[in-house]
Amino acid sequence: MADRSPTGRPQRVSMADVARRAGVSSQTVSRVSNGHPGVVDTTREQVLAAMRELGYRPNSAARALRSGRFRTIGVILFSLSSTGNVRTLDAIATSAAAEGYAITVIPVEAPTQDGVNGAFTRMGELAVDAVILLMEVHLLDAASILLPTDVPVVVADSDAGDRYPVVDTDQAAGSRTAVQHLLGLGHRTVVHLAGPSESFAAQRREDAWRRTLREAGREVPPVYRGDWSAASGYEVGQEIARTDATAVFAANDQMALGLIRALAEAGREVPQDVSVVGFDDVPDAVAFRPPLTTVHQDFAEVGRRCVAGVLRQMADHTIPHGRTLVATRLVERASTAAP
Amino acid sequence: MADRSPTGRPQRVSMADVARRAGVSSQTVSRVSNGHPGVVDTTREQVLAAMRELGYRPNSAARALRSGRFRTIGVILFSLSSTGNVRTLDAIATSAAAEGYAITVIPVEAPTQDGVNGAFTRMGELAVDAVILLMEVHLLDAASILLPTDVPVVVADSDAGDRYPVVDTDQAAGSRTAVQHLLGLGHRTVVHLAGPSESFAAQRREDAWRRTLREAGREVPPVYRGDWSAASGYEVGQEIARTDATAVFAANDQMALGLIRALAEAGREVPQDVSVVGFDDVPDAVAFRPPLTTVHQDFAEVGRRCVAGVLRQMADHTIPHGRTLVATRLVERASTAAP
DNA sequence: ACGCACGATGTTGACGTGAACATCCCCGTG
DNA sequence: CACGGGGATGTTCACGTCAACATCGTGCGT
Repeated sequence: MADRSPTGRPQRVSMADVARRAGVSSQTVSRVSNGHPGVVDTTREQVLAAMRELGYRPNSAARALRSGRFRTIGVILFSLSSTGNVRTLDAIATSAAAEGYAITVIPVEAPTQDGVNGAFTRMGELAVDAVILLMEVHLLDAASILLPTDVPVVVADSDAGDRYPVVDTDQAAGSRTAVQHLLGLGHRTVVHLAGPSESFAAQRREDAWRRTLREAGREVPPVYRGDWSAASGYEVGQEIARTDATAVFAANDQMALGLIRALAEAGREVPQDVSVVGFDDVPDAVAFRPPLTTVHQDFAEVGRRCVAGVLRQMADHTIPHGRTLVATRLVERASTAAP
Repeated sequence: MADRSPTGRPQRVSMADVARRAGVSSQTVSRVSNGHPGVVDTTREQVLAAMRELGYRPNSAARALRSGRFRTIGVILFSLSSTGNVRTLDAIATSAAAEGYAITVIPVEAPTQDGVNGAFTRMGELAVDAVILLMEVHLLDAASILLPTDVPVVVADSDAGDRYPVVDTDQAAGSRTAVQHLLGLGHRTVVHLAGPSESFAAQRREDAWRRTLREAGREVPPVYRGDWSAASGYEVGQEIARTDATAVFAANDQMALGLIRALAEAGREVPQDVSVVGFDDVPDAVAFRPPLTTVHQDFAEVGRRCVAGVLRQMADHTIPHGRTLVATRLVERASTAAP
């Protein structure tokens, strides 16, 4: 049985308590607490000792009230079930922690107008100094009227027009590399297994695929479309397996996983009969059967730049515009070969 | 170009501003803001109008300072790269949002003592009313001295002794079901591809596997061990492929993925030659080749109970002890068959 | 030896909110 | 018609911190 304060509500130790114990004024405690200079070593020691004895922890509410800063960044996102979002979030949290900022996560349950509005309303009441948005453009558009106007914003993985700065993976360059890799192996053309049409990332990948084929003077086959999930990749893959496609560029690794299974079940082996390239480079991609050739996204860099973006806005009180693109690179494994 | 306040630092609207505009006292604004009764409709309307015109948003720092509550729950976890953690976090965030609580994520960079201490120190200064821990037991043990004593804590997915209440998936029952399923199909015994030995979940799954075999009077083969990753599953799977094992229980789905590839490459097809059961039921499991039979974890329920647990502690000022187990269920797909 | 300057510490007040208490006014009742 | 009661609204104050200013004392220069 734990021996904790049995009274239930423990009243917190304040600066005044520490000051009394140490025999100094609370201002001196404040100075010690914030590492200000101008406190004699012996005094500082007394104060630190009193803090330790009393278990003093600064009250962040009072601090925030006084300073107007919470040292917290809010992240609004649709769901934590998408790999990309999670990895970006992870990177954001790590970068923010390095800067002494905490991350508050606001999940938007449903990708509906109401859901987004709800999240923004909650965010408005929230204790955050800045907001990072991980979501699709059209919902942002409709909801942006509710974005608090006095809070820096950075948008990741979407298109904010010129309203907010955007940090994004270079979807176009990544897709181009993937398609060119397949063409370079000798494939006549490349089929695309696209993501959902509401997704901005999916659109950009699809556009780049089409443009690359056109520029190479190749035939542009009809688009197949999934919803990012491996299950949808499998389903759509069954259709693709019935065509004479020899190379497929899947808009993400999960769909590539489902696609490969569909192809295998139809007797078309990867990469002997069909080459497949994915996008994301999820950690498991190396363990797929066969190990997946895919476009690696640098989520850590995206996260770093998002955090740097809002911090800069906080420091400058300016609103930078424009798009920051983070480079990708093709990771060649065993799912591609000459036709 | 956005037309936002060009002065840089925008001074926020306070209750006093709204009160002046509406021609009432700030206390009346407070009452309207908090939905208190005893405000006449016409007055309420005036206040709401003034709030709208001025774009008033309550200052959460002042609110928190006054009320002593942040309406925020902190979640400490090692990394967002583990599927289980992320899904639990997602569930926690959703449940918390439903209760009007926000989630602050504190990632612990390295699973070292310093890393953990850093997180706790930061957490101590953080604006949270409660803490949910998603981490392994031994690190918690070493670090717990730094846990603020006046904050409710719930531990998920670990073992807190009797110090804190624990919410966990019923690892033992899930593993037992998996092993029994394989034995029921006629396999003589079951090989276990365990998780890392530091992991509490991995230990429990391994223990249950061993106990189930013993109880059934079967031979207990040596344990193979991975680190949760698909890559490690592949590596260890190559060893397993050289044995005469006919049934493998993998401690998670990702390792099962790697294992299946290793078996296939060694010419041993799943499920014809070897049956494989996973643990987690990740969304992709249905798209594995073959679709994976696995133990489904109810992360949503774990998240709900974690949140309910800390909220109850906040309400009661009591520290409940003991372990809450969340049931699992076996999802039979195509990776298991009679030997 | 005197005074001044500067370094160490103390005092005061304000940040925005909301509980507790005070006041005011209207209406009903004796 | 006076008075009491109760509902609506206003006033005061404290929450914990920290910046700005005030004060105190010591040491150094002349």
